[in-house]
Amino acid sequence: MNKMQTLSKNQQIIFDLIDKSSEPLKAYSILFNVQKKGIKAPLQVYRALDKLVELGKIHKIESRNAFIACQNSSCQVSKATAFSICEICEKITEISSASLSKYLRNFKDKDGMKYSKYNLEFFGLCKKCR
Amino acid sequence: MNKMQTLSKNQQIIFDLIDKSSEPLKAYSILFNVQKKGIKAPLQVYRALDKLVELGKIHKIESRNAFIACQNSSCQVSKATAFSICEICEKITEISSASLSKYLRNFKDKDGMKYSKYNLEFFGLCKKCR
DNA sequence: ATTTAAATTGTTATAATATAACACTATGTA
DNA sequence: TACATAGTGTTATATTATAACAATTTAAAT
Repeated sequence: MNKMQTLSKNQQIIFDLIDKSSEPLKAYSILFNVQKKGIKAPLQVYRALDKLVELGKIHKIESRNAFIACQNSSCQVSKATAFSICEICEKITEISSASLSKYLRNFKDKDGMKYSKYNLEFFGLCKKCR
Repeated sequence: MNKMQTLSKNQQIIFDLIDKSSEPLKAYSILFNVQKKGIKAPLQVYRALDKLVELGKIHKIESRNAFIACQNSSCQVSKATAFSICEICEKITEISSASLSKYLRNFKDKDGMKYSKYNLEFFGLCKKCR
């Protein structure tokens, strides 16, 4: 269904780094890690990040200014995201819950308005840290 | 019930500014606006902001790096927030929905974990901008 | 194949957001 | 009074992000 999107060189380098990372990465940490691949300036990183977010390949964890690869194999263009964040170890997990996304998609505010785009960040302690 | 919290001088100055503002304010905009009151350095602003957030008097809109006074008169210490954000005019409104907060408080992730703390930001177009 | 538009890249400089470290002062309470 | 805690003031610096401009690559359409 979804058209295959070919990533550009920088986009691919940066996506690969984020995708293989076990934790969300920050922009300047990404920059540091891809300098050996010829990406030298912050803007090169931010441009790739912007595009990857737009494509739904990665998500930005707003409260942490960090980026994580999309865990929903199906979501090429995801504008409706939910995460759990451990306040001790900073482990971050994308939540894929059909009922949650259904509830939020159908939620109406007091003006009767619905929203197809949202970002939800839950905070607590992960299994290990409890 | 809730113990009255007396704000310090800087906290009160900064809270008053945010509270009377019709839109979320950014830290350096706040700094600029309180310089005539003797608050000269970013750190003075950020310290007051941190405390006000901790007290639930204001909330941070993470996707905008901006601060808004709490609209829920009752919520002295609110760690469970929801906002709607207009992507055109940037109008931001705090959502107070008992059913939404109930749903999210009771939401269990796939490990069965519940979260009393969360931040939800809905994006769309406000009435005027539609 | 050649043209053209759109996307991407490279680069320098700078803007905007946020915290570290240290010294000092005020406030509440034992 | 003295003690602990919270708040203040200050300088410096760290971190996150974008502006502006020129060049190159890519895709697609003649």
